[in-house]
Amino acid sequence: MSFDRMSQLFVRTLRENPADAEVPSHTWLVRGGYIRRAAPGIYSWLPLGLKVLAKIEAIVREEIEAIGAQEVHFPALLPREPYEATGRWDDYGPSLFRLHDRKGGDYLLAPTHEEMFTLLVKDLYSSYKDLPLVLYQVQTKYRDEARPRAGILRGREFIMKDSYSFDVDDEGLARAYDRHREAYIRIMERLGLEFVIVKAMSGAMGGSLSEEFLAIAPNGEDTFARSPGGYAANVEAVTIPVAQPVDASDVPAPTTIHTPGAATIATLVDAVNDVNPRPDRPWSGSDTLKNVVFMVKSPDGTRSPLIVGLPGDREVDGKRLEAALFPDEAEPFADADFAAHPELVKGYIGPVRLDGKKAVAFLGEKSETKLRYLVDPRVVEGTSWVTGSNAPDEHLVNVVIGRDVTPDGFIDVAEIREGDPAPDGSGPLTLDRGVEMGHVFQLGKKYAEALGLKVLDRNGKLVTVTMGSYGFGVSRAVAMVAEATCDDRGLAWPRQVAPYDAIIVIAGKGEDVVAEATRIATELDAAGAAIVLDDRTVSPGVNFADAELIGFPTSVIVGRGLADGVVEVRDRAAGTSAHVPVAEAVSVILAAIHGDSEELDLP
RNA sequence: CGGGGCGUGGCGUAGUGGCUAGCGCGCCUGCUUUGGGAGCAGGAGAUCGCAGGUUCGAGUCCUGUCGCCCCGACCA
Repeated sequence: MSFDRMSQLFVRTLRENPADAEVPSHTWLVRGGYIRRAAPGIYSWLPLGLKVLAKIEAIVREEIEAIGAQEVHFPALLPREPYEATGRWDDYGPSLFRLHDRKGGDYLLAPTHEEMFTLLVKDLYSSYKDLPLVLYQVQTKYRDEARPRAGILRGREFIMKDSYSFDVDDEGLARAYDRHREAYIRIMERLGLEFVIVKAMSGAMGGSLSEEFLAIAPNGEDTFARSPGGYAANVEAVTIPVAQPVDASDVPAPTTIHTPGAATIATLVDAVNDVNPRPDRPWSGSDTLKNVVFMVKSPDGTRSPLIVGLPGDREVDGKRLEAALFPDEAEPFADADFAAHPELVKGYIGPVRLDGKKAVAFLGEKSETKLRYLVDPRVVEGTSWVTGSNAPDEHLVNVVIGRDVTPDGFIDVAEIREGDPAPDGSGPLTLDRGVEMGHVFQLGKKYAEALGLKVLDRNGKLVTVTMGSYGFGVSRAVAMVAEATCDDRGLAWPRQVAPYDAIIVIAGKGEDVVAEATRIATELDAAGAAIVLDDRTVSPGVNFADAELIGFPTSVIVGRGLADGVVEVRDRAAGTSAHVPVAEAVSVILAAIHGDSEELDLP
């Protein structure tokens, strides 16, 4: 082994920001010569990038093997059949890269490998005595994302560590799940990422308990909610408890108010304050019941309208709606849909119609329209609302849930807002953004059942194996660590993932400078450090700027200080610098590399 | 898929229908320079995304098309 020379290293740093890079990690990884774009969402790894990737992989492997997982490796190119058996050939939809071989057979580039792991274990194991078992791989995954973005943070090709646990019973699964959870905590800590573990939705994966490891980052795509009392959940997974029923015995019967042109909540509030003011306080958006119509499409293609009733000051959160309806999908109620349902008057939809003085349930159970009507958990029995009357330019006041109308049930899809109470009573929620680094699932028996993975238990009876699935985004971690540590001069890798431990800069042309720098590099290399010697004959500014851009944790500048018998040692992350006697240089640098010393002192 | 924007040497960009498409960075040659992205001189490198149209004349205007980027609905 020997140190590398900057003049020979396959790196070209860019002086300007690439035009297509938006997030800092993308900008710096491209400018620093770590990655190059090959196609949208698909990147090539250059030597520096590969080194960081390998370091992160090593950390992930260590921690996952520490909980007893054994590594295997499946093809990325797989036949259709196993995915057909579990229904995912269809469920994955357009996100799946599909291709054909020369005989016309269907293949796919695997987005994840539950099926293959399940089949492998089925192939080889058949007794409870063989379990528990945990297998994993580090593999390239393919997902034809609707919109790849942010460079390597969200690509269409990415590297994931995925592991799978196999157990005979729920206790075993819970144990495997907890151990993965602990391993992921250690991985996140070793990567130096600030993170939060949030409750998540299971989505297309199926299964029950599921948590996400989110690296906290303003550029993150996931929004999560947390409370001072320790509650944390992805916004899709926040569940608002159904409120207690309210006594409505003194609420008068519904009456019509004239509200021409008040087809929005804002105009409705103005109108009702004008026409029918409250004695105690002005009406507000939260007094109104907004009814939003969607066209719900089920997997078998049937479409039916769904009306969601929620307080007028809330919007329906698309992500939460998607999660709540899965596997059905919601589409906006188009003009053509309104035309097909003339009973729904756009802007004036409500659960009740007034027939003379008599309130008639219009939506929900025992309604006239037979349209499905689900309401927000805040819209409980006894609450009284201002809402649409199903006639143009008219609304109703004093519509009471349970008295005038009985909805078909609850649906919890209203937006979560900063300051909303946490569902578990642990305080007001705050919203932050994060990047999903890992996801742990208790899959249960979905895959084992679909693929027939059973073992004999101690009584000689066949039991279906229960599984867990645990993903960690390895290539994403490269970007996330870069994102979390970079500054306005470039990357600043933490030592445990840096491509090199140190760069030795030859800042001068004297023979003694070259000789001394080479000696230091040689000795550090001999001591096991990964070193690059910057032997390029360029202006020192270029050396320094590149060292900072590429993000070597430690730079050693050998140059004019040599006349005084010192070299300069810089710490990239801390931004500190110290002059060190030449004779002590190697030991001081080794101490810095191995973390035995605190930050280097400024001279 | 909806909305917005952009396609001009390797990268970043300028370019009022009018002469030979300009600049910075990078690259090559020579000399000088060496502690914060050097200086001088010379040089290579572009059918202006593609196709069609309008025009005496198109990088510039029109139509189509392809691609990319950004914002929203999906996910490690």
